[in-house]
Amino acid sequence: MKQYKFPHSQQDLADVAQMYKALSDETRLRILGLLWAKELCVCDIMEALSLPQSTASRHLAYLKNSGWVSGRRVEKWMYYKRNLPTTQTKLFDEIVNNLIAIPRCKDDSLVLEKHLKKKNKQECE
Amino acid sequence: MKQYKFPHSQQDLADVAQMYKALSDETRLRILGLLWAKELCVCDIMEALSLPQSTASRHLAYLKNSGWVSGRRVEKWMYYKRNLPTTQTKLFDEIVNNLIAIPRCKDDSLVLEKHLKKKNKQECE
DNA sequence: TTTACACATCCGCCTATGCGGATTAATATG
DNA sequence: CATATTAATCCGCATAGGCGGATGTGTAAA
Repeated sequence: MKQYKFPHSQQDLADVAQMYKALSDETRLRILGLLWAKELCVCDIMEALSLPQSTASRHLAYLKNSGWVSGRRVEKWMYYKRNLPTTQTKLFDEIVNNLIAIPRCKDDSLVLEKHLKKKNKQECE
Repeated sequence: MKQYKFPHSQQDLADVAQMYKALSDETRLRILGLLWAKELCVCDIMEALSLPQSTASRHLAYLKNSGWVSGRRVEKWMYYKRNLPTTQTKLFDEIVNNLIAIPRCKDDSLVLEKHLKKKNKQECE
């Protein structure tokens, strides 16, 4: 996949096309919707969206290469979070506002919260 | 290609993904950039962007099916123009503002203007 | 009705990319 | 070092979609 420079500098046409391509897949949109609220590890995303591990991982790699998110390792876990653009901020705000208003994404967030609560409870036991 | 409902009503996730997919190709972005300023026929777009006829026509069909543009026949010519969204207008404004600020698209507009002037002159002779 | 023009569509070809199971790699833990 | 956990990558497969020349279609003029 061709690398794309996330808007930290002036974009050319290929960068813009690549940015939209990252948004052209339903699963990636759902992942972005979740990551916009908080940093998550791969297994949380798998659970919340009922995705096979390889699918979750693949799309996260795509989003990372597209500049949308970045990941950091914490012991065994990879935590991903959204990147903040330094230019075209209004465009990105609009894209994200539109995204998180989609019913499917709202549902996903609810499932995620339920999952996170259950996980915490288990860890307490 | 799967049809997409342009934002005249509430969108679901598949519609949004499809909308971004239409924006994920450089040639389509360039065509959209030209059509945002004025209604054009296929041959103008071919000339301005130096595209083979089948390529121009194919991308215009894609944009039409995606709801971004609409076309009308005037005698032998097909004129295409942008569609106006009735919802998510801020998002669309930002997308287009970002698009027409891209250097490549500005260049395209200049080439188009030159072409249109020459065409008029020829028609006068 | 023939011809010319503008455009849409078809065609074969090729690359990108989606999928999810299987494998590999990295990191604890015993 | 063996094992478990977590995630990345590999694999074969299938579909989407890009390209541009060739062909078909609609319209107008001769």
